[in-house]
Amino acid sequence: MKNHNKVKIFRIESELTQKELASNVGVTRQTMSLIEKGEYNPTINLCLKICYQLNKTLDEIFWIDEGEIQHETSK
Amino acid sequence: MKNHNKVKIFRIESELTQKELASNVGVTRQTMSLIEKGEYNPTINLCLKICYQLNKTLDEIFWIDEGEIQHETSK
DNA sequence: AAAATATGTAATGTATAATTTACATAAGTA
DNA sequence: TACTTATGTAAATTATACATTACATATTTT
Repeated sequence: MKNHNKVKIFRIESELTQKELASNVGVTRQTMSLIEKGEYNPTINLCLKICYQLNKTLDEIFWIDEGEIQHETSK
Repeated sequence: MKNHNKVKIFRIESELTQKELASNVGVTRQTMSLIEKGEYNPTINLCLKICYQLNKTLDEIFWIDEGEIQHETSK
C-alpha cells in the first residue's frame, strides 16, 4: 500500500535538503527519498524522529483518513 | 529504543481482546502483544490500522515527546 | 564548459518486523 | 476437576525496512 505523507512539504518549509534531514534522523538520503515518495513504510520510531526534526506531530505529517488508503490494486 | 504507546489502554476501553484487535488489523496476537509491551517498532501503516480500529489518531496512541525517548542504555 | 549540489533509482546485502508453532500460567466457567 | 479464554514468551523462519555502492539527470555556480 502506498504511503503518502507530508514529509517533503515540511522539509522544504524547513529549508532542509533530503541529505540533511536524513542525516539528522539517522538514515540514508536514499531511504528519505523513498519515504517522501511513499514507497517505503517507515517504522513509528523513524516517523517520530522526522517529526522532531520538522517540529510537527505524527498527525500533521503522517495521518491518512481511512477512506484515503491506496491499496496495491489502485496503483 | 523502547516504544511506549497507549494501544493497551484504548484496546481495553474498546473492550477488545488482543486476539480480536490483531485479527482486525491483520497481524498475529503475538505481534500485538509485543507492540503493546513496546518491544516492537511497528510500521506507520500498521499504526494507522490500529488507530482506525480504536477510533483514535496517531498522536493519541503513538506520540512520544522527544525528551521521553527511552534509549537502549537506559533499560 | 566544468564542477558542485540536489534528487532519483537500481542491485545487492543486512537488520529487524512480523509469522508460525508451541508451551506456559492465571482466571473464569461448565 | 476439567475446560476454555486471555495473555506472555521463546525458537525458528519469512518478509520487508533500511544500508551500501553506484550511476543517472537537472540545476546552480564558478
